[in-house]
Amino acid sequence: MIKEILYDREYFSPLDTLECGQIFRFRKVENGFLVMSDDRACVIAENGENTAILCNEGDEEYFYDFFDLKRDYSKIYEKALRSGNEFLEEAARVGKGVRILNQNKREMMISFLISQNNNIPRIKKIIENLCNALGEKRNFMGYEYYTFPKAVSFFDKTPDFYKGLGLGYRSDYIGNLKDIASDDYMNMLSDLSGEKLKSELLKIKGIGEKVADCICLFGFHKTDSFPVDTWIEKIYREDFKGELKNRKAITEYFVNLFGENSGYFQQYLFYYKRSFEKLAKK
DNA sequence: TACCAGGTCTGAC
DNA sequence: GTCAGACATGGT
Repeated sequence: MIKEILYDREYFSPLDTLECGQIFRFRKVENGFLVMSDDRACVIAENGENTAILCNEGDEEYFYDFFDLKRDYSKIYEKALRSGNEFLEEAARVGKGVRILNQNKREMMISFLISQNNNIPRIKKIIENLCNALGEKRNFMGYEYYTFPKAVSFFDKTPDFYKGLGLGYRSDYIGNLKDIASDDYMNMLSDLSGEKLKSELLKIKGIGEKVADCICLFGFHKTDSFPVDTWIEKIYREDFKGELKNRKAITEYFVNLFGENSGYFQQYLFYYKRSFEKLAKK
């Protein structure tokens, strides 16, 4: 039985929410997008004044939470518009339909470990390879997909296995992660405050400042996180006329500026800059 | 062809 | 503590 959730589209655009760089498992289908999370899938599409979520009966609550539908984004948007920074204001207008998803924690940890020094199309492909190899084959509304692998699926794999999937030098990091991405470990992380969570993540080989910020923001919804990658560094330099070189210092600069809204604003900025550059190349 | 991508680790200073 | 160089691989 397929269920439908309707939600006002003003602050929930399928395209903005999926293309802003926070999620790697989705694909265009007829009339909308197939979105995968952990072992589930749904289809989201624009439907008049609403965005419609189609999911299996029993998954309604999961996806209601996944798309962060309990939160009032008008307040976040209004704050961005009143920030006094023209670039952010324009970015917010363009990305008005962005929401920060509540994604599976293990999936985020592994996905962003793969993301380092890599581009989004290839990150998507590697994660798809990983799911095809270790996940379970499923079907939703006639669309075939693979679930994100369970922790136990990683336990007996060697770095060579991951190299075969295209992970390159990151294979050693995933190999190192196999014991600690267990359910117990992830539950332990869930109980930590933002600061302690980040310092715990930084103990893991392959996770540095930026990836830790991404996991905090996209896996644990710590919205006082502000990941700084090559794009954000470029925005900082070109659009905020900043002079700091050190990425950690740039993160601190933005968190001081935006506080609890750092993560939301970061997504507006990232999405806007990348869309702009894509258009410029065409 | 070279440079770049949602960076991090290592060893030298 | 800071910094250059290495690191796999495919997109553009």
